[in-house]
Amino acid sequence: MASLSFNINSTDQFSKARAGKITTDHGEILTPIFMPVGTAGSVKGVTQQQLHEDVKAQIILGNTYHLYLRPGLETMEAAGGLHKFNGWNKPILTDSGGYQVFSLAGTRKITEEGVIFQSHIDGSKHLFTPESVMDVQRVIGADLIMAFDECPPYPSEYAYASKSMHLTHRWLERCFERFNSTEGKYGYSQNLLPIVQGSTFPELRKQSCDFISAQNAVANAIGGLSVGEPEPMMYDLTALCCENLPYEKPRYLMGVGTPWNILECISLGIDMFDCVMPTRNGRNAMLFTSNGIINIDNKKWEKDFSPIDEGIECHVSNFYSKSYLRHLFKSKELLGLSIASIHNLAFYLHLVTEARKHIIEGDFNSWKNEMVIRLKQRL
RNA sequence: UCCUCCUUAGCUCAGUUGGUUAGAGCAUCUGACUGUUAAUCAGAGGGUCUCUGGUUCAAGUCCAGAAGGGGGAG
Repeated sequence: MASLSFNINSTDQFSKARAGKITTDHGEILTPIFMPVGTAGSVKGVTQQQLHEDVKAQIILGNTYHLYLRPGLETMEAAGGLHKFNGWNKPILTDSGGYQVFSLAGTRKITEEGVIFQSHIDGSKHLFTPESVMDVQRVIGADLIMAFDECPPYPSEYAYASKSMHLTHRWLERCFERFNSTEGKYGYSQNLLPIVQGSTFPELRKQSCDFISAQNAVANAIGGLSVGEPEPMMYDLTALCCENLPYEKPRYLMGVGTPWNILECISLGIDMFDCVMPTRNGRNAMLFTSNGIINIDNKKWEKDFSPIDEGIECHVSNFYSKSYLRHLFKSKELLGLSIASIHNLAFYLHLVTEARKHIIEGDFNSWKNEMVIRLKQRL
């Protein structure tokens, strides 16, 4: 039982990109990494075997709020934690429910103590506090757990953003206090990651980075971005956060993003990403491929019998044709959702693996600049 | 042969006592989606109202006939 460690293997000389390795009790993670989102304990439409063999995922996410509501802590604890429950034996990260403070804005109330949520399932009221969220994440048993934060919307007024950031900071101290006074339930170590906030205001972001850095956590996260702000603004704020967070600790940019977002942010010094985009957009007919973006619903693919994407090593992407996948979507066949999700995730993992390779080989930046243009193309 | 009912978008159908630019669902096409309340949401295109005449200021709507179809009788 050892806490998370991080080694930087190589850095890019023309950008802030780095290639590293995170070690956890459930195995190693090569960075930069993309982490598929499995909110309710399942990466929607994808089996664990497919995650291993086709997607080549190294770590997946779960969500505290969703798992707390269903199946609930009793079942989770009886199962022996999320790894045992869903059969994923590699690292897991759970988000704290902080994002639900943002996305469920209509059905929650924020106080100093915490957040009162109304369940989106049955309307019942629940109180989440920094302490309770630590306890819940102890029961779920993820290797990496997130601090309970408030993710303010875009745009936010300076006054609100500042108040919200300070609240998140006070909550963070309470998170660490509870985390440090409790232990993992299942015999391996858990690691708490603090989250930088501060909305779109550089001075707040800087303050938040300083506060978060002082916690001396094993890894640090950046939250509150990719909530609707323009891309250049997101890049500027990410760059600023990277500069003000410890060099020798993994940096996790929460909720990002498009393939080009990920490449750009790797070049700014980000090591970890997660996003629902490959799965959600995949289910909605959008495919990310090595040559650009495909809307598989479009008629132009009706008789295109070429593979979905030959540019990546993924059985599903190489085996099924665009024409067939379009047919599945048009027919509302469940297999289509699954194929699109697996392909998109495999593509995202391929992308970060390539990025790592190019960082090590020393030509990351020029490769990245070419790829960003190519990946945005609409096919 | 006779009686009766029907014919409106690609499909299934609304359409008031005749009254602006004939609507819906599905389908088609096109977007959106960034720590999942999302197999979701939004928009667009698409009509010689079966045809021919008539009545009327005005007909998808009323009248006559024709064509095609459903049902019934002989």
